[in-house]
Amino acid sequence: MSSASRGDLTTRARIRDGAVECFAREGFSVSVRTIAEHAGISPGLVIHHFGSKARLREECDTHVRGVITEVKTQTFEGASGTFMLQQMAEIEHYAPVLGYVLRSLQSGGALAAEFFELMVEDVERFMAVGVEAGTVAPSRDPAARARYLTSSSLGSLMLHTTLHHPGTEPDFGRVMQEWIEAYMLPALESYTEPVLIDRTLLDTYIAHADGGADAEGSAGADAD
Amino acid sequence: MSSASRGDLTTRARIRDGAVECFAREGFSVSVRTIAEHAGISPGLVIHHFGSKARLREECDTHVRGVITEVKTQTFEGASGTFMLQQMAEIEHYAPVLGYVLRSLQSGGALAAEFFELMVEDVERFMAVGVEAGTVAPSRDPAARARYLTSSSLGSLMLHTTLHHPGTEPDFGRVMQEWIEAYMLPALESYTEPVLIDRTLLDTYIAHADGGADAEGSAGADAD
DNA sequence: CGTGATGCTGAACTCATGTTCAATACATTA
DNA sequence: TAATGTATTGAACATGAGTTCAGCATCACG
Repeated sequence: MSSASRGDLTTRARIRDGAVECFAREGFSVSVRTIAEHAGISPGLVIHHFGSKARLREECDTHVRGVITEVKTQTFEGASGTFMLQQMAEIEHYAPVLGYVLRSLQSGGALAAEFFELMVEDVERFMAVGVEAGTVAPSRDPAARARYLTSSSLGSLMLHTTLHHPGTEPDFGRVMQEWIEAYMLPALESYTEPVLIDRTLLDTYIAHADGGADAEGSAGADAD
Repeated sequence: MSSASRGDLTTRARIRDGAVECFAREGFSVSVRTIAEHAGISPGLVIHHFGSKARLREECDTHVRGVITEVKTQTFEGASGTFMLQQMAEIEHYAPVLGYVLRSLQSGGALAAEFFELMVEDVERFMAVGVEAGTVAPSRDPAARARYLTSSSLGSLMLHTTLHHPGTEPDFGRVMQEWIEAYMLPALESYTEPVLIDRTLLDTYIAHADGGADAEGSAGADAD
């Protein structure tokens, strides 16, 4: 917050911040009038400053993008993505940004894809550290595993949000809390003690994939 | 016309089926005019038959609900939910229904919650069979594990859909194919060979949960 | 044949939305 | 002080949405 100078806290920025909040709370179909009312101004002024609702949306995207990278650099570099999410949810100030990202993830779009890739990178790095330390098992395809883990947890969080808090603004801190409470134990259990005792499925798939699939897998990491 | 000329294949049903298709392809914000055009009729007739767009939507929900239960009873009872999804995606005829369910899952609502619960039940039963057969490890909380597995895979599928096929109609067969190709290996690997070698996380969480699970969950906000 | 009921249309109505625009208030400066 | 440019408003416009309605067509039934 302190990094953004007071020169940025102009009306434009106030509208932008309010818009991020509205988008997070009511989704991207929120009306310009609602955004204007939330900022205590007239609808016309929103257009006067941003040209159109679409451009306002773009500006919100870039602003959220900036906040994310800022938080990422502030946070200890080795922290996992989910930890980052948790931390952000706990700090009330970041709730609109987190909500905005969640909405983006639901709607698709450039920001969503970027955010996903960012998290994948984080997870992959985090897992690599774990492998190095001996606490995490190496994978046949670390990149694919990172994507899988990211997609699973993020998708599960999204699903939990839409199913249990439809429509209006969800308290994302509470959503995260509920989500953790519901899934932390089975997740840890599944990741610690193998769910599948029988190796047949895995071996069969590997054999099948070796036969007629791409040989793109970077098997260079840890051939154990 | 084919079989049910007087039975179900009336104009009402034709509109309903077309609406399911439109909802699946363009989302629930698709216009009544589009639905009417898709059925080759006038917009007014849609309202004449269903009263309002909301009631048409409800009727689509119940119809999809019916198709799902029908497929579920037809399919071998022990089949897993994901297998059911795969099977449905492969049969072109069910593509609109699957798309409709996906859209519901993205938007939230009653049908989405019901469908999720249905899949959870299936997964739990399927896992129980596996445990009985000795191919699946037992869980401390089978119900929670079933919810977790369902939420992860379904959420991941949703996320993959929104990220890689935004907006217009995705070919759900292809989406499933891509999704399987991207995540099957790491998923099987993670479920067969434990990701976490170190048991500390699991044991710590269990101890922590046993101690103060009922008291507001994690107290991480204050003590860090 | 006539009568009514139902299926169906096309235009019009209502409403919310994004956007435009002329007019006004304000602030800065010559 | 006068001027000029920016911030801001309130009303109006255009559009697309869901819905209504009066009327035409079609068909069963007496």
